[in-house]
Amino acid sequence: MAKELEKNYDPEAIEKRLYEKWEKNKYFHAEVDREKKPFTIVMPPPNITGQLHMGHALDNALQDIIIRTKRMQGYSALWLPGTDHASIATEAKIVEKMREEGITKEEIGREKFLERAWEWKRQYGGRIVAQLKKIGSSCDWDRERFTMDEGCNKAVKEVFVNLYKKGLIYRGERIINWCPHCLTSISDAEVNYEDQAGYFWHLRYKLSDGSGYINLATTRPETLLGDTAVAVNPKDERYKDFVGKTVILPIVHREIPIVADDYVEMDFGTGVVKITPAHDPNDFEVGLRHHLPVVNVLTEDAKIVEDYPQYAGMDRYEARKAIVKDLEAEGALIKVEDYSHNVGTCYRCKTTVEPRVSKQWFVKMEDLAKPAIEAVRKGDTKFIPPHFDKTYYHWLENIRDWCISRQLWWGHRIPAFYCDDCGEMVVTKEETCRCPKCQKEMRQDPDTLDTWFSSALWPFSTLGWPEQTEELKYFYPTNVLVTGYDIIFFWVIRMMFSGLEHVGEVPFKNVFIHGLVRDSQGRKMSKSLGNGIDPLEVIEKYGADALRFTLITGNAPGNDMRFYYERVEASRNFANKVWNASRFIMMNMPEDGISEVEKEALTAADRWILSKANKLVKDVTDNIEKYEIGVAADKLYSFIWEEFCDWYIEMVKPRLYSEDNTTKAAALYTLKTVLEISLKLLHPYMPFVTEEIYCTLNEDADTIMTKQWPVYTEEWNFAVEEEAVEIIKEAVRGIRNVRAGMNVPPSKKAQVYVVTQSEKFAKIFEDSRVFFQTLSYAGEVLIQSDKTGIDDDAVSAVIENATIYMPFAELVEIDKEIERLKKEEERLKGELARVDKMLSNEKFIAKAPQAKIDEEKEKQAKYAQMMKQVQEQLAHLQK
RNA sequence: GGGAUCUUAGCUCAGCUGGGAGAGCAUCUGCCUUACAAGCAGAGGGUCAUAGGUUCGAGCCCUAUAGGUCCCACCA
Repeated sequence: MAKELEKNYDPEAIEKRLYEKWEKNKYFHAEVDREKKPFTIVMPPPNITGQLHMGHALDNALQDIIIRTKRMQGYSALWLPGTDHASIATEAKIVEKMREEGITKEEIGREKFLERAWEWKRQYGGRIVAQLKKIGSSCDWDRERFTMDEGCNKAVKEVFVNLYKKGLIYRGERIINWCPHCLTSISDAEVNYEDQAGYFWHLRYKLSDGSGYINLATTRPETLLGDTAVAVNPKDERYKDFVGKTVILPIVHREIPIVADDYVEMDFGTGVVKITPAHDPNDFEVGLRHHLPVVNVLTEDAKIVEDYPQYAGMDRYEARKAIVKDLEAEGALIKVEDYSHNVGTCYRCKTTVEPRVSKQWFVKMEDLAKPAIEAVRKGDTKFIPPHFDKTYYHWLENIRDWCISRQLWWGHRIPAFYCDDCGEMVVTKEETCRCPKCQKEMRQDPDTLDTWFSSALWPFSTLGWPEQTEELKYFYPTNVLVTGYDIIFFWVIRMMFSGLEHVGEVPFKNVFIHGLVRDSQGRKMSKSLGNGIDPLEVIEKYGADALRFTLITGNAPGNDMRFYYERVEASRNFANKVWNASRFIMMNMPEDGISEVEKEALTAADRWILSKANKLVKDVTDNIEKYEIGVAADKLYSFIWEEFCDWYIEMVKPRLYSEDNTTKAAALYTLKTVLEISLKLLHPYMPFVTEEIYCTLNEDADTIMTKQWPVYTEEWNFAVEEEAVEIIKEAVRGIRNVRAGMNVPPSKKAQVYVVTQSEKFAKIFEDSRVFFQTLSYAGEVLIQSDKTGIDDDAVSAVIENATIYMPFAELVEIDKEIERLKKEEERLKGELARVDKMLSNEKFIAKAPQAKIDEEKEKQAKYAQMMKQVQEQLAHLQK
């Protein structure tokens, strides 16, 4: 016994130590190396405000599996990590904290606020990084970036100025989505629509000329204060004579026109719409078409402005109540209906968004979107699974201009300067600016940019752009972006058009999309539900390897998955299985280690498992290459557990336990070889346990993570032995089956007679006698060509070309045995019927590929043969 | 309103370009067999949502229907 492992795998005991070793030795670091091919992943940067959740764990486990594989395959594999400043989320948190202290950001001013924000970043930005390390992420921490670091800021300015010069960034007064809680504009993508129960208030507006009324309905009566028209459809016969007239707006008693506009649906409501250009995006458009005034009635925090003294200072909902009451008093309210409608909410704080007219910066999207669509059409970038390209196209084809300015302090400040004297505006990368006209010091735009503006540049700003660095030339475009489907439109499309526009190449060749991690009941994990499972807790209890394995198995790419502890346990058990198999091998390792053996010295069993392992190498490598991460994991799981542990290790035991067995060296060599292949293939999935085992097994090895990835070789493809061992396995299964059916305990050994007329089969059993005997709980194995010496009432198991007999004299109940054989006969009959039907179908013979026909013919012969044996035995027993 | 996706064993899900239905968990029956009871050996359990179609052959491709989930959309 050379080395020993503990009986059970204890992840907690090794994970921290191993990660520190990896980091210290810089195994994660990637350099520009022209001798090697690059492989690059940039990590979707988690928010500095965030805590690690299951989504991060999944996302990073996938990236880590890919990058570890590529590293072992000899690529210069760069996984570039970083964090996102998350302007709106972070600023909200800081403001909230200050509120608790009783201070506002206005009180302390911009500079002091930013100091606090940076302090916050220093304090919490590291937390998520530490958590990412816990799951084993092998990122190049030397290259860690932050979306607001100096390099990113440089890239942001460069992009802003370039786009401005090209006319793709403009400033304008538009109706935008405004969050009255966060007090900033937000982009279309940042608005979530949800159905809310509300009311439909039916109102009556008097015509100014006293000739009658016009009825309309609204969900937002309070905006009536800002109505500047009433609209009908030009084709609507009912209102033909009304167009051009005016109505008196209730409450404010302002005279406003009735206009005709196609926007109005005739068959919805009364076919009349009140137009409030300042507070509804559609009304704004109508207003532009009809040159209507824009009357703003709400403050930034959604309270009624001072122009309306009776409502001034009320928030929009209070005002709604008050106005409805007043409308009723005035006789302008006809009726109220329940009504459910779609309301836009802020994706950060859930507050109902208020459309608001204001001066903002926009990116003109049309010209940018086209090449991004084209790149995916051409296949320069591929989605995995492919159907996500539809989401991508749909979004880009319907995209509107992107509002990028935010009324926040934490973020990249807009590089535009204004002259208070002459109104001149300059967009520049410089820190300060003098007015080119009047030489006066100019004032920088107080606003900052949408967080996603800097995230959009992430794949190249992190590699040094706008400088043409070696890194950029070597590592860009990146190979794959791993992310959830929920941010395709936030982020993926913006990186795509940014990469194409500024670097001239797609930012990534593949976009590997995964789903959401849900709770055991399929609900989204959320703070409000309190159903979130903390990945760190799972790691503490079961280990990072078990968590990783759980997250990437049992679901297909792009699909959501449910997380429950039974699955983590299964993964943990698998890690323990690997641990114990290794422990077994090490226990049997001679003092002087295990040495190479000649190929000729290998037995059938050795060749069988080596051949299987060789095929596994090919499969796993191919699957990972195609991003079939979970499929590869399943194959590893069943190979290691079933083929290697349950079969091969059991086969080999008698050879190890006998000191003078001449094939012991071959067994040991095979055990070690197969274990090492398994460990290497498993390492990307379970980095910790594989590292610990590998380094214990090979004392002089410093790590498994930089070892050469196994390669498939035709030389280790042993078809003959594979077939032979499969036959033995079938015989063993048959025997175990019979024994289990009769409740014979393993301790009760029986003689096993293998009766076969086939010399080939006789030899197969002869060659495998050693392990066939133990696996089939045989006291003795006799291989013969007839039934000489076998009890008449021995039970039997039929396989192709052989019948196996076990005399269990006192245990056998003839009736039961006959019943069992009849069942087997039935089964074979069924199989034969199926094959016969297929082969007697002329069309099948004419059209099916020859290989398929041959395959079926072989089966036919096999079943016929087995049927014959079963029937012989039945006839014998029934005699 | 548009789009995507799902419907397979009691539960949760795999099933790659069409060629005899799989896994994990759960259930049942035996086993403490000197790596592992976080284990070993076995068993039961499925009209692959429904109806058509294409094909020699369909869980897989096409069409329709039903139900679920998600995304997008300006109907006041």
